[in-house]
Amino acid sequence: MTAEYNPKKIEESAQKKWIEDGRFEAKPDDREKYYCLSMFPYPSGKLHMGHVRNYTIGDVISRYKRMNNFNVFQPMGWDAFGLPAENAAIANEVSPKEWTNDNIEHMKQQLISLGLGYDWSKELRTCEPKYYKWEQLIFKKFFEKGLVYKKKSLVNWDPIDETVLANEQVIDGKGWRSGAPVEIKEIDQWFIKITDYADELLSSLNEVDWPENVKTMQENWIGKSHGAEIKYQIKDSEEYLTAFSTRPDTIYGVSFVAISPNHKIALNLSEHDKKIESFLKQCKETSSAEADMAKAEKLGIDTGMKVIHPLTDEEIPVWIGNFVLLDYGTGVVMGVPGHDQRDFEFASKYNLDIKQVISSSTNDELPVLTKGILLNSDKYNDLDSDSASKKIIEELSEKKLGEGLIQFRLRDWGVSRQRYWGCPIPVIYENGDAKLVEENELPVVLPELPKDSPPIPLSQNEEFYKISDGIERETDTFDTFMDSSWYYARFTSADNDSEIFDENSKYWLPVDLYIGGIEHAILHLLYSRFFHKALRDMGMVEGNEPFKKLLTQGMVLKDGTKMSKSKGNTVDPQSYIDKYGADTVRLYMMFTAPPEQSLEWSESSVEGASRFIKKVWNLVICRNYEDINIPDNFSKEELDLRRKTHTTLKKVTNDFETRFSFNTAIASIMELLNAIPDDFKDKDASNSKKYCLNETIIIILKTLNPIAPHVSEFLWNHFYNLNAPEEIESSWPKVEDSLLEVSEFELVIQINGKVRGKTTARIEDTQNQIEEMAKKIENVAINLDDKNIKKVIYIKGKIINFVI
RNA sequence: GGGGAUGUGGUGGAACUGGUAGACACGCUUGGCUUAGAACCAAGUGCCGCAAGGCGUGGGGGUUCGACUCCCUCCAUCCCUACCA
Repeated sequence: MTAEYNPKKIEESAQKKWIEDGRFEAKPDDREKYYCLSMFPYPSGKLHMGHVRNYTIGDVISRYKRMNNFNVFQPMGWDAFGLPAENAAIANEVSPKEWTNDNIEHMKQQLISLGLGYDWSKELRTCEPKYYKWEQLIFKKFFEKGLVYKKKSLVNWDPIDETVLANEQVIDGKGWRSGAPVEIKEIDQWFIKITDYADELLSSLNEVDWPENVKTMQENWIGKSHGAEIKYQIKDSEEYLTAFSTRPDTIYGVSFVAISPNHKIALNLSEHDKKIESFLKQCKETSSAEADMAKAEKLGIDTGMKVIHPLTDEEIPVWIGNFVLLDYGTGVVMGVPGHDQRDFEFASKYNLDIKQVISSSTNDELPVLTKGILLNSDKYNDLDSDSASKKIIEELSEKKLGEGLIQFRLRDWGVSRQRYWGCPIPVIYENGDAKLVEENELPVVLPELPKDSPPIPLSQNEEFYKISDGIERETDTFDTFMDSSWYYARFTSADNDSEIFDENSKYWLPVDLYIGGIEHAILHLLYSRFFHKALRDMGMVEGNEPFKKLLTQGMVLKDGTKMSKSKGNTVDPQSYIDKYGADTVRLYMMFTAPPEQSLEWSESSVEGASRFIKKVWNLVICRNYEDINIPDNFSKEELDLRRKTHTTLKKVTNDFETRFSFNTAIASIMELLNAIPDDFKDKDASNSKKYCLNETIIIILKTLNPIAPHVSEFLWNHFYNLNAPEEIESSWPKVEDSLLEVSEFELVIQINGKVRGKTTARIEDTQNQIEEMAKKIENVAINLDDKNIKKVIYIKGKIINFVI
């Protein structure tokens, strides 16, 4: 008589109990704390596979830590502002708020049905005034600290819809809705001086336990480079064009200077020159996204202007180049076609001089991109690049035509968005002067939309922005990266409406483990790190870094590409939860690939996960373990099972603890289950066999608990109620080291690195004994064939290799 | 264009520190159970070959007694590229 495994029933009752007991609600106590955070989702409607994977990883680790007596805090919330809500509002005629909140309610139920152990008492939603009130306060404090300023900056402008478009809304240079060619427009926007922290953002990467690739990506993004600012006097003028270069050693190779199409000189020239005017118009049609710009054909136009080379006094032509960014450096670059790929292509196209000023160690073909020895460089000839750079900077400094400079690739963070569904920027303009809204008047609440209205930007909502004559509110909203840059800290005091961070924050911060998609490796993580440092400097949080350890999980793919609606290759996790239960979906997710790697969705493997759970169910459900005594001694077969049980436990513990390698942990639990001999499962098996099986079942259920918590807890309570009072999640089992010792091993015998035989040997055998034994193996003897043995390599406990 | 990854059977993956390549699972084949099917159980399953044996971790080269692992080079795919989140 075996009861049928019914995941729906088991899971619903377990989830209900967990919530009733408040099992995952965390309070500071004297245990070691563990703040485990998974990146909160954008409430797009329903969970996708990436969420399921991310949150299962976090939950497995949280449950494992809880079993190891950590005080675990695992909260969840919603990154609730953003573009899709506005799109949905237009498409479905619901307000962004309604749409967002409906989605949250649905997705929250999905998270609960996955058995994720969140502390829902700390749930937060970024679109609620009680959250963004504090964000507005932080912005005010940033402003007071001098970290905020306004400047003109470029946006994609849709001339038909008269709106600013996000890069993803620009398709082949056209607005996605209107189809009109997008224009690049310059408007006044709010910026945050993240560059003030550039150096520290770089150096304190040493303090965190993050994957090396993420650290490298951040390093390269911040991009600290040593170089020089070099001033080129404009001919017949007192003015200069200042260019930054990391290669001042190539200064004798400069054959043109290129300025950005948005540089004020270019704009001035276009007023009197039709050709330049039409060129600038053409430039405005290229999307401002970096990837698009890089792919776009490099175009330029000669301004006819000349500048004076600071060392040779030669006249150099000034061009306008569509590849020069105004926002980066000075908006001016010096063109060295002999030693820069892009400049080389540009010069070849427009027949500009290409001079070699650095020797090449390998071949003479230009451009030579490596450093080397200078030539054609007057008195600097024969110096190496580095010392030449130094001396050239000295000369430029003396002439007051340049200076050595450290430059960052990182640019200040533009936080203004001209949209409705976002956090209002708390600024009031009095006759054009910007003033921050007083603290006691926060929050500036996002106005409700008029009934049946599409989401109109705040700039079209006079009721919102007009306070009185000459006094108006700011109508930009914040970039949603602002919302997600500090939520990790707010979780720790999410239920406190009188303080942004409180005593609990001190206890829980920093986040011990942060888990999320690799796609956030740069922007989100960099902004959050910046926020933490700025908040620290304002005395609001402690420590230098928000996230101690980082786990970046790979994408869930189908047919080799990211699941997406546009490709029509999405798989809805809900149907699998409904069909197989949450435990199976969790087990599948953890078994199919290691967390950092991308996971290829496979329908039939889900079936396999379900089968394994049923096997465990069938093993445990029909057992009756009354009256088992501790045996005095064990047979060899019994000891073998006990050894297998404890080596498995050791491996699983190691996989959880040091590698987050859940797929191999699960594989070894499966192996253990397969290793139980049939006669141990007999109803009338001996007491000692039952004892060993008992031990194995305990370890299987315990180690499975973080991954498949519902079924393991159910079976535990069923199986264990007679034997002990312990709750399954109360402790992680201990390895009995004495059971692990082995005296024999399988010796592999190689000849010239090829396997020619295997035999059983004892660990304590000497190399000589091993050699003699190996030579007697038939296939080894045939292959050795009296040949001269040049060398013998013996790796203890593993392998012996004869070199002939 | 720049930056970061990945590449192993029919499939997902394992091999953690340079030491038996393919654990575990899916699929498939055969057999058992069944009126039949599903489910379940047992055995087999990298490729070529009747076999002996040979080949084999994206391609090419190198270091080593020994390379999925280290080095060089090429190719393919994926992610990020500052207004998707």
